[in-house]
Amino acid sequence: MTDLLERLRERGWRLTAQRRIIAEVLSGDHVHYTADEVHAHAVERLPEISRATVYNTLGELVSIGEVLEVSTDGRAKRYDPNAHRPHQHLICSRCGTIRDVQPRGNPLADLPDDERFGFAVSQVEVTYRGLCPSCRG
Amino acid sequence: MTDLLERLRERGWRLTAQRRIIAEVLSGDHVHYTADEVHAHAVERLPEISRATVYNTLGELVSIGEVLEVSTDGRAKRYDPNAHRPHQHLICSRCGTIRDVQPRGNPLADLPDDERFGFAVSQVEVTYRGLCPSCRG
DNA sequence: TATTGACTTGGACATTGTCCATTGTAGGAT
DNA sequence: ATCCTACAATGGACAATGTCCAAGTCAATA
Ligand SMILES: [Mn+2]
Ligand SMILES: [Mn+2]
Ligand SMILES: [Zn+2]
Ligand SMILES: [Zn+2]
Repeated sequence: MTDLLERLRERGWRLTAQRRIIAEVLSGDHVHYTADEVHAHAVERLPEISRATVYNTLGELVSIGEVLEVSTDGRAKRYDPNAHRPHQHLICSRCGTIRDVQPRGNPLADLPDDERFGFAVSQVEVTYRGLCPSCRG
Repeated sequence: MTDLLERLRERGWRLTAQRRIIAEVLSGDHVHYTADEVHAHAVERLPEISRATVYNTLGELVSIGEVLEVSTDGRAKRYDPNAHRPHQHLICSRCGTIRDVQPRGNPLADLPDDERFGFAVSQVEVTYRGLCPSCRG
């Protein structure tokens, strides 16, 4: 995304070849790569890019809110470029495919006060699971 | 819990000292230990119990549905003995405390058909996050 | 109390992620 | 156009979590 690179420049980031490639790998809809998947794709266009740079850059993108970190399965974390439109995830239990989805209503509102244990609840993540069209055969 | 051990015996499990201790560590409400935390508690009562046995036993308990595996943060998985009453989780963003909670309604029903992408959706996990009473000071 | 197949053990190995000393370079200054 | 330098990239050691296996041990049955 050129707009992502533009926002990074405005934040004072140096636009290195590595950062351009990582931004490019992260563009598109329903993209939820692990760090090593991002690295594998990046290496195709910039063979000498290191794992450390991919981890560093993803961590920085997460910390400024341009990318979301998604922990779906206790395995590797996944990185989600769709950080500006709140959404939830639908995951195939068999092949692992992940889709962005938009449930109706506000999930936060479904937790009654007497179930909040005095917490100041500010955020909610919803993960739907099931079989995708190709996996139910 | 004695009833857990009873159910395991009915399934033909050998009731070893290791399994008794692990079942004991996993008893109580709002218990969500990592495998290594289970091991640390178990070692207090049975110093020679091995990590491998704890991992094996937890994995078996999960596969028969007596314990739930919860991936809260992309770090270590947590093991939840409250497997017979469906519930969701409320987690403190600061100290990590986890409480079992019961949202109202059926979260599955909030995903419209046109947001299901042809999936056969069968399960939903909801994680609420916020600050617990001691952490908002 | 002897038998035996299920269980446990320790340690090697795998995956995912972090850290750091060194080397390289983007972008402003001249 | 070239130089400077603070910021970024690199490779490899290390850490945390989890898996696997060959060998030894023991719970339950008879
Ligand atoms: Mn997403
Ligand atoms: Mn729970
Ligand atoms: Zn699938
Ligand atoms: Zn707290």
